[in-house]
Amino acid sequence: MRLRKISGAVVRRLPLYLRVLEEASRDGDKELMSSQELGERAGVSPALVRKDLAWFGEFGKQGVGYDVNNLKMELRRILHLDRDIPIALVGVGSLGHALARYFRRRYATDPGFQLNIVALFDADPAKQGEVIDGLTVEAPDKIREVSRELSLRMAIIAVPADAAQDVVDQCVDAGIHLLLNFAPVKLRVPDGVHLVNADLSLELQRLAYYMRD
Amino acid sequence: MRLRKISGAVVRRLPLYLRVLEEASRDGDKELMSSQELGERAGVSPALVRKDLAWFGEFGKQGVGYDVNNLKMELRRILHLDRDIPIALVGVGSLGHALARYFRRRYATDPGFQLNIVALFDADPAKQGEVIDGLTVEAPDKIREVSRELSLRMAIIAVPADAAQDVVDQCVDAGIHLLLNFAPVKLRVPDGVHLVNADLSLELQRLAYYMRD
DNA sequence: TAGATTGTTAATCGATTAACAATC
DNA sequence: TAGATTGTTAATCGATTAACAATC
Repeated sequence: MRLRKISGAVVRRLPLYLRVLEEASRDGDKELMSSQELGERAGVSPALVRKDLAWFGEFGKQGVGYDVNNLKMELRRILHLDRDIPIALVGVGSLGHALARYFRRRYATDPGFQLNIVALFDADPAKQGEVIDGLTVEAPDKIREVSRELSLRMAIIAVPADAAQDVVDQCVDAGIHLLLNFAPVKLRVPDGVHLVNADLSLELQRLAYYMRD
Repeated sequence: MRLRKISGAVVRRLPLYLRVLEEASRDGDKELMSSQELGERAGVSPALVRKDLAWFGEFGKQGVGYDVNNLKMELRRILHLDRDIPIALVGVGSLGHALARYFRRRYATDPGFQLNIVALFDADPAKQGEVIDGLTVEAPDKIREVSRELSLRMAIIAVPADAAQDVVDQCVDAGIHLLLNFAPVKLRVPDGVHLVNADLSLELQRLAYYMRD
């Protein structure tokens, strides 16, 4: 099922669909949903919803639609969200600290939330040993060791720009191949490592283009 | 110059080019840069660099390349980054608080950084009156008034999901038409209002798709 | 001048939409 | 059965790349 490679555009929409289904499921809206409605709620055309899902199997019933609960489970499986995902967070400055608190709170309170930050790292010796929300901040040279212990494969990078490439290299070295980067810098990663940039300044700058005078 | 409408894909790359030029300019690398090098540093093909820039004018010299300083200024102008942009931040929870500190520090220390958070809002009465980095947290019903005083046109939304739509409506009502949203929810905005989503959970979920077993 | 690189047009590639037979 | 909606193919649309004349 992972034979043909799926385009990034398709993958980007899957979590959107999943969210719509989670909401419908939680609110008990209905047990069935058409591509029409799923599309409306996700901000995507019905045809595209059907085409996206068809890459992974035949989940719907003609004349009926999709079973909300079933499709939710399928999407969770496809996205590997059918079990918890342990995550490392590197860089516990104000942004990293806030991200740690935000995601850990969400994990603790939202039963359908599988993203679990389980390790914190920071190069600042003054921060090492500090306990944040039950987690002790470690030195970055412990990444490899901790990564092995906890089977880490995903990390959030929230360090300053000039430290980011080193941290990424260490993560990759430790077998972590899924990276969400907040540092405002272009990072190089080897094949097989997936890097997503969450560069907030860049987003604001592109918004500025549309400014009315 | 803003007659033909430029695609979002093009606009998204402009801040990337700008960053490369700022770095080259700061490091004094060189005064001229070819589309080849600019592309390499930005992670884009040379042909695309030239095509993107050509939408806005003829900035290069055949056989020579682009003048780093000149192109930097042009891009700043195009992106409306040739002057400071005052920004409101709504929602001073842990994430909003961190964002405020991060951007305000960056504005204060980085001379080429034009994004200036100048107003904070939060619905929690316990937070109102609190001073963060020199800014007093106000009630959201002050958005319109403060917006007029400070000529705000851009806002960062860092409130809980269930409050986000209301806040956005208030912002739009106050003439703010550029929005960066962190709440994990699909928001509706009228025509002419530009909304960029920075949904961090969604990004992590899509990364999870690529997880190796 | 000779070499290099732009700006631009044509070709290619990929993603989205439209349409409809299959079928629940 | 009749009505509805899927899964899929063909048509369209848009974005990227290749190529090259213009020219610094």
